[in-house]
Amino acid sequence: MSENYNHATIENKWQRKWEADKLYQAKIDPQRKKLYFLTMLPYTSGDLHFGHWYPMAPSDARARYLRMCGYNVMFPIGFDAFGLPGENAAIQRGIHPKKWTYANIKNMRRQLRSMGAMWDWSREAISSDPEYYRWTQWFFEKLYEHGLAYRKKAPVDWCPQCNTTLAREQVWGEDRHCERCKTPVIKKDLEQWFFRITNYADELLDFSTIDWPEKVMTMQTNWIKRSEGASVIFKTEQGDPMEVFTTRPDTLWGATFMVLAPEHPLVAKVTTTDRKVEVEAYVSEAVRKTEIEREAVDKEKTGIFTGGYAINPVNHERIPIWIADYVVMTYGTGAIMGVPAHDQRDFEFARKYGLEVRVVIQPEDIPPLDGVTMPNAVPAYGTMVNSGPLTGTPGDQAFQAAVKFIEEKGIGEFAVNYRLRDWLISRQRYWGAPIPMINCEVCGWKPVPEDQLPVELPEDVEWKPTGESPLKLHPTWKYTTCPECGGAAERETDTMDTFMCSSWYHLRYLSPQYAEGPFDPKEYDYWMPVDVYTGGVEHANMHLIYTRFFHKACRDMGIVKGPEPMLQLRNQGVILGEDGEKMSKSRGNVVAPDLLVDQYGADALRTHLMFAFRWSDGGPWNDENIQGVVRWLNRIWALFTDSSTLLPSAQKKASLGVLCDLRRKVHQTLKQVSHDFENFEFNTIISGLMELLNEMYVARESGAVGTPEWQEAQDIYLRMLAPVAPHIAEELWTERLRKPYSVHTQPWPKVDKEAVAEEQVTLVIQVNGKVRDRITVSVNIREDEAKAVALASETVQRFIQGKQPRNVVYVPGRLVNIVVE
RNA sequence: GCCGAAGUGGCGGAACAGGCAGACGCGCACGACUCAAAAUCGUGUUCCCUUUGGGAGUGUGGGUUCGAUUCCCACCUUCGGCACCA
Repeated sequence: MSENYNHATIENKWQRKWEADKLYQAKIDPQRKKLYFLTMLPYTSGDLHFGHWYPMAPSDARARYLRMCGYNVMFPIGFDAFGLPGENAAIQRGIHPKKWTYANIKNMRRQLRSMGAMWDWSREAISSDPEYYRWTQWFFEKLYEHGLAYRKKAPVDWCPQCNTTLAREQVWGEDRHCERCKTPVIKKDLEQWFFRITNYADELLDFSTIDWPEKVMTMQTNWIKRSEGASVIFKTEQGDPMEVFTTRPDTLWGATFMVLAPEHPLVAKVTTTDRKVEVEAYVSEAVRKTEIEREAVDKEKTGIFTGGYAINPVNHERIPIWIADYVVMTYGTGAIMGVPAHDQRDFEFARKYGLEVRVVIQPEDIPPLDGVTMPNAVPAYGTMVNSGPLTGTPGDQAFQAAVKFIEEKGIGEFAVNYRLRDWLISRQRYWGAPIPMINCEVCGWKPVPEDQLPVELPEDVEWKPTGESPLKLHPTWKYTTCPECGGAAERETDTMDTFMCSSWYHLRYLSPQYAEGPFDPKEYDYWMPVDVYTGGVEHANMHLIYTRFFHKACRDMGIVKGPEPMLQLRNQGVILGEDGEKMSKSRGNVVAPDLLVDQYGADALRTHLMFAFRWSDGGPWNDENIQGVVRWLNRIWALFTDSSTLLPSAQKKASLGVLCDLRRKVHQTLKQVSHDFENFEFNTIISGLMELLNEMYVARESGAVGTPEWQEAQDIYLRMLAPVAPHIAEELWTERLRKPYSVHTQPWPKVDKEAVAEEQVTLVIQVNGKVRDRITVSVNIREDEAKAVALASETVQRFIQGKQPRNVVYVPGRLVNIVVE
């Protein structure tokens, strides 16, 4: 008789033993091939739910699989602990952010450990520890020394709810809301610290050395958005240069007006006295609009004439300068040339305000264009017309010819423009790594000397958000002396964007206790780069772009090596609440991990997460479906612990055929499971193991127990089970089958190709493509034999009705298709 | 508007590379065990036609092919990203 499977006892027991035996500690071993398997580190919000297991449990299974395949696998874990969400949660509860964060870490550690993953906890790193952010600050200073960090006054995005500036990447959606709190952002003119990520725009577009999902590469490419064109200098009538960027230099002769963004510095200067009042009214209205009525998506173009004129440098024509809010200051130069005949936005604007529409491009395949009557702009390339010396240039040469022309005349040049902006990292909040800079009235901004790092975050601070940096309000903290002249000076009171901390955490995992640098070079040389990286796709344009930039910048500074930090990336989907919505406390659809672990056990939850969804898709949580894997694990337990399965069956002797079928199924499953692990197809790993178990039950009934084939089946089954359900596999392996501890250090079994091969196959017999019969034949059947067998089938004869087959298609091992009529 | 991904039973999802659609599981129905229930085990479960046996069927409409969930074209829907980007 079999006893019951008690997940609580077993899981607890093995987790302790593995921990005590340091089974998962990763050590440098030059003899073995290393594999750095990284999962995006969890954020220490208090909002823990079961969705957090979803990226991790299948990743752990795959890391375990690779370890059994012979790799020396490092699978580290840590916590992203600084930042707005933690601070906001702390404020809500009236608890100090530090206290709140570290209490969360303690709880999360316990919860994560209950998963039974092979994390090497000795490598744990926490980004809010002074020993960690000491190096975050050190990296900032390196970037500063190399001119990659700079301070600039600029209009920046400000979240009025979070009371801080945000990076462009953290502003989402049509209404431009804060990525965290969803509040629409406003613009503020502030002096802030930036990283020169735009220096790396071109290199960030190169994905040739990494295996990343198409989706992420597309998102990053679109985010960076490189466009080729020309920079052309127009001049105002007063002689001020007015640079524009255009992707269509071939349409320069069609420019009939200029448009400046309302915030453009030349607006005041070009505006004539009689237009001043109206223009100022328009500008302040535009500013008001961008700040308050963000959601009013009024695509109707508005604008106003400044009274000023510019000179088109290609034909010296005098054209009016307008301002309009469809031109934005944050892209290009904030000024454009209006070519209404060939740009739809300019067209709409020109028609609305009665500006000339002049055709300068005539595509070959359409009737001659007429600026007065055309209903829309025609943006296609075509022969240049009305374009002075370039008239007649064919469409495929127009771009180059126009660039050559402006370069020769010295009025412009070929130019590349990017949508990517420099990374704004200043945050006017408390819970972050202080920016290690000192401002001296005499010497200017100076980095804190390296031996004084870290610049520690004081704990006695009024950390409630006021819009001012909390560190500024501290009575003494900011006062210091200048590292250069020794005179009185003040510290930077802003803290760093937490994405700075997470840009290099994979390096701290290498040697979290190392004090001579951010990481131990010995560890770096062995483990880096990260071989496999798993996590959510929502970071495509934030963390994943920052960390690539960070790596490339550090490479240029001689700190790290190689072109990329993470070679292979795979994204999981999202686990939703039972209502199909994103899990959140406010919706009340959060599934708590602790309760589930108590009820079902870690093995059941791990396997359920692998089985119930396509990993890359995710989906809504469902309390009922989990019964499937619970029953499966119970059936495994029953089969492996039932004493009658341990002894050769007295009554029945299995036939050779049964044993051969069993071996075949075992090795076919092994082949499939290995393939699926390689490809992150976790759901079919579980279904394959379920099928094999069903097959083993059948074999047991047929008397297979006790045979070498049965023992092999049991052995391979537990090895395959080990990565997905590590506890039950260990218990059955070590305690029941009495095999050498631990199943997790066993090698992955080898597929016996001969055992996999079928001797007989079922040929599908089709008539005109429809299945009419199935016939079991030997694998080695010849084509003419197979066709003869098919034609001999009674069912087939009935459908053919005596007609001569026009064609007989034979696909070896699969089917015969008889085509009649 | 632009770019990308995806549409398969009541549900989650299988189908390697154009060859048996619906593996595996949930749910449901019936049966066994039980005084009974739960658990467990067994059988069935795409839809339609009264059945033996047929017919239809992978978002919709076309196409290529002996054969299409799979390839091509057009369209619809859903989701994600970007968006007055010059």
